Order: sequence, then structure tokens, then C-alpha cells
Amino acid sequence: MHTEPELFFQMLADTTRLRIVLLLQRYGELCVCELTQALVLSQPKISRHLGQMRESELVQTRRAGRWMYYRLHPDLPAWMQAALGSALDGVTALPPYKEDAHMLADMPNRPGASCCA
Amino acid sequence: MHTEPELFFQMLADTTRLRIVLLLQRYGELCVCELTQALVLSQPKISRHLGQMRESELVQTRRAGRWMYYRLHPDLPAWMQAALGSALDGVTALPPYKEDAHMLADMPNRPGASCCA
DNA sequence: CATAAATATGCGGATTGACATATATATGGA
DNA sequence: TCCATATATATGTCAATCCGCATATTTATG
Repeated sequence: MHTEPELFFQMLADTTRLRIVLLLQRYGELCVCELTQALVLSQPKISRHLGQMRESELVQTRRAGRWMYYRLHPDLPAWMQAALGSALDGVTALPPYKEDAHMLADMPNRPGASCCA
Repeated sequence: MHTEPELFFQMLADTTRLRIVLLLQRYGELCVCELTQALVLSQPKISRHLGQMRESELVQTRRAGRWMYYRLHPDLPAWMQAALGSALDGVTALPPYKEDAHMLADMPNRPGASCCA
């Protein structure tokens, strides 16, 4: 994220993007179809928000077969990572963020079985 | 700020508002005319953004004579205060945030001489 | 009261963001 | 090779936001 601080906050200023970011922070790496099922939102909507976040270099992508995996950009400045940590602390107990993690944990046949819970 | 997390981030997603918030965090309490001079922006523009932040309960106001003083809302959730602290750390060395503090420090005849530097 | 300083609000135009629909690309099976 | 499905991207439309300018409101002072 070589971009401006206000762009960072702008990415977090939408509910869908914030939900995605917090899931990525928790699960490490997720593909579009996993996010679609976890958030119960249309695939184009998810994809568009992911595109924005990739353009602003908040997330990074990795293609594996037909799945495109997204993760938080590893080169985020320390203060951004700290701010994300604070947001995670303050938000994980609230809907809809709380339910999102459960939706993903209960999802069968996750493609990569990418990571932790 | 009893409002949603994404509203908090939305308030920080505009350069002018972010500059204001960081000045308030640093100086504690400032009136509109001080902010106008520090940021070198038009008074209506500043006032408008302050109004938004007051509506979303990110800041609180206090009238003292003809001056209206603004400060960060004292009841902000802990995670929001932490996130603001991280942002301050990451941003104070960069323009235009760095210059803002100097502009205010060098301003003569500040009304309340409200606070620290 | 009348004036001046400080702050707030209305309004029009330009930009941006969100959502739905449509189109493109790729993978796997017959 | 051809088709069906899964995944990703592009376009059109509408609403929300931001800005500049002008004007209104509030508060102090003489």
C-alpha cells in the first residue's frame, strides 16, 4: 500500500469490504467463491470490491487453477496492520462480522482448505 | 460513536477530515478559525466536514463565546482510539499532515490558546 | 440597536460508488 | 472438438459525496 492513508480508510469504509478484510485477516487466504458463500452476497459484488482493494494494494492475489486467492498485502505499513488489528478487536463480536466467520467455518468442500480457523 | 464501524472509517476516508482529526488528536481542542488557518482551506469547507463528524459523533463541540470548539468525542470505543493512534503514528511524518501541526504552532493570537503542542 | 466576526447552511455541478445485467475467460467432461 | 459450468471482468444506471460560491445565522461589542 504505497498509496495515501485516506485511500486505506476509504477501502474500510464500506461494509462489504470491511467484512472481506476481516475474514482475510482471520483466515489468511480465501478465494472468491468462499467469500461469496461466507457473506451470502452476489459474486459480482464481491469481485468488484476485491478488484478495488487489489488496485489500492490492500490485498494481493494468487491464481491456483480456476481459483483466485486473495490475502492481505504482506507489505502493508505497520501502522495499517495495527489499525486493522484494532478494528478486528472491536468488531468481531458484532453482527454481521461474527456470523461471517461461522459461515466460513461451516462451509463444506472448501477448495484449498486454505488455512486456519 | 454508537454508529457502525464503517461510518467511522468513512469519516477518515477524506483528506480534509483526516487532517482535522489528527490535529484534534494532537492539540486536544480547536476552533473553526484555527483549523481554517492551519489547513489553509475555506471556512465553509472546514465547517461542513466538522458538521459531518459531529453528526456521526466522531467529534464533540463546546461553544465559548463566539468560538465553537471541536474535540474528539470522549466516548469513542477503545478500538477506535487505538486505530486513531496507529494512524497518527503512521502519518505525522508525511505531508500534508506534518505541515499542519507547524502551521498551528506558528499561528499568532490563537483564541483559547487551548492546549499543548 | 447596528456592526463586525465567527460559524453554519443552500444550491448547482462534477466526481465517485454501488448494484444489476451482460460479456469474457477458463476448466472439465463427453 | 464441443458444450456446460465456474470464475472473473466490463458496462449502464442511479444515488451519494465533495466542492465552490453565495447567503444566512449566531454571538459579541460599541
